[in-house]
Parts: sequence; structure tokens; C-alpha cells
Amino acid sequence: MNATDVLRHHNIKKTAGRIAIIKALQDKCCPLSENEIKELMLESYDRITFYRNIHTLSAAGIIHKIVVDNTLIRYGLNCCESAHDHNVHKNNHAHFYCEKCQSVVCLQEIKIPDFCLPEGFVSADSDIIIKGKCEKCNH
Amino acid sequence: MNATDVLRHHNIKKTAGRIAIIKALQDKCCPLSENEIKELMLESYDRITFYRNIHTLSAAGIIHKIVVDNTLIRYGLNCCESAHDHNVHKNNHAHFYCEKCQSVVCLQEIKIPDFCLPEGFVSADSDIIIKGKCEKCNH
DNA sequence: TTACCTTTGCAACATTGTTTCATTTGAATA
DNA sequence: TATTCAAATGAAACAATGTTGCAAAGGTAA
Repeated sequence: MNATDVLRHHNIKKTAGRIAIIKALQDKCCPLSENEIKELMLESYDRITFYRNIHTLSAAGIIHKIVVDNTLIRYGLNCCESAHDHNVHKNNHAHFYCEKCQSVVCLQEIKIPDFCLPEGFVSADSDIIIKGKCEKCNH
Repeated sequence: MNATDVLRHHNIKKTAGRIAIIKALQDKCCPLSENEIKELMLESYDRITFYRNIHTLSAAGIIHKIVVDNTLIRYGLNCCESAHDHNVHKNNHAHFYCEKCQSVVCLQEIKIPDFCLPEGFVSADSDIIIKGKCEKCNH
């Protein structure tokens, strides 16, 4: 599904900034940082608009934010299947952060287990970040 | 173990700022934000020194940083048993964030499972954040 | 094409975090 | 206890990150 269709399917206005963010993530096939997206967006990048579009796309379930550390954030495209379910990404999979090359990989196959929370606690969402070395950096 | 002893056991100089941070965390018995610690530190708080001491205490394994979101960070005291093992906190337990009262709880009883990573990937550390409602807020 | 509502981009501001450097302080030693 | 020196502090300045208000521009439906 191309960027225009993604937006149409979510009933979100098609604008240059949003198209550029989605295309950047589709091109690279892996979660990217703001700066990485910025470089792919070229002249269509505006910092304020970027933040607002990230919120919009994230709220719509088109992308998800991966917080590896407070100064280390990536944005990943959700899978196509999630096009009509805004919350499908939640509780879905783990993320791997390579401490050497700083890349982030979505580990679709690692599902987040059901944790046994203390009495009275209710879980709505959870995130797992696994840090280490990816296959390229691990020699 | 009081704050002075904690520092001595880790061979870290005893200074007003460090003592104040440890005491604040010991008093409250749960992870705190910078602002919460700041209020407990009163006049001994200095922003730059605070960041440096957080790094020092964290590197020594006395405290750990919990990144719920990039703008939502907590610092938690490690258990006493870890006094002599700087890495004991790693891979140790999950954290719960209450979306209503914004408190963070260390879930010592929830250990992080062994994930089956893709071929070539090696894990060094991992974090689990479970978000939802705590027992006080869940009625 | 018009009209309306959303989005954009700018300015200004707030928060968070780091670096440099002179000064102060902790603690080991004499 | 006084001396000494490396480590820690605190100030200034800077950099990065994130938000808000508002006028102008743009998307989409009629």
C-alpha cells in the first residue's frame, strides 16, 4: 500500500509532510530516528510540523514510537494488516536495539508474554526493549 | 544501609548532593522523577550536579533509570543486595507505570524471560515497561 | 470554484541535557 | 590536625528536544 492509500484508509488528510514521513519509513523498511527521516524528507521537513505529524500518524496507528532511551527515539511503520485497527500494534512485539550500530529492529516474532501483575493492577499496554548486538555487528 | 554507607561501599565520595538523592529515594521507597527528588533535596539541588550524580550513581549500580517515555523518566534505588554487584539490576525485573497517577513501581517478582532472538543477535540487557492502572487508581 | 476546516510554518517559549572552566570540597597522608 | 591533590561543584553558555498561539496556506467536499 502506498503512502497516499495509507492516509486515505485512515481518513487522514494527504499532505506533503505526512506522505514524506511514510515514504521514508517504507523505503528503509526499519524504524528511523527524526534525523534519519529528516534527511530523507529533504526540503519538506519542518520541525514543528514533523512533531505534529508524528502525533497524528501515531494516534492513527500508522506508525509507532520506540523509546530506546530518552534521547534515543525511533519511529516504525506498523504492518499493513493494522491499517484498520488503531490499537493492533499495542502489546504486539518486542524491539531490539543494537548498541553498536544503533539500529532498531522490530522483532515481530517475539510476543509480549502475559505477566502476572500484583492484585489490583491492570495492564493496558507494554513495551519490551532488548539491547545488545545485531547479527551484522556481532562477530 | 544509610546513604553514607551506600556510597562508602561503592567507593564513591560522600557529597551533599549524592546523599540527598539517595535519601530522597530511600524515604519514598519508590522510583521518583527529577522534580520529585529536587523537591526533597531542597537547597542542595543543582541541576547540572544532579545530572552528573545521577550518572555516577547509575554507573555504580546504586540507582537505575526507568524510561517510561522520552519525557517521563524515573530513578529507582537498587536493592541492598546489589551493593557489591554493579550489574545485578540488569535483566532483573519489570516496571509498571500507572497512566492515571503516573507513579512507577518496580515489579521485582516479574523477571524478564529469555527471548529467542533471531540468528546472530546477542542480548546484553532488556527492559520491560508495563503500562496500565495501579491498584489505587483501578476502581 | 467556492467554502470550510485542517494543516502548516513562524515566532517564541519551555524543558532537558551537555561542555568548559574556575572554585570548592572530600578524604588520604603526613 | 594540617596539608595536599584529585574529584566534585556550580555558573555560564550552548545544544537538542518539544510545545503553544496565530496568521496564512492547503486539502477536500459540496
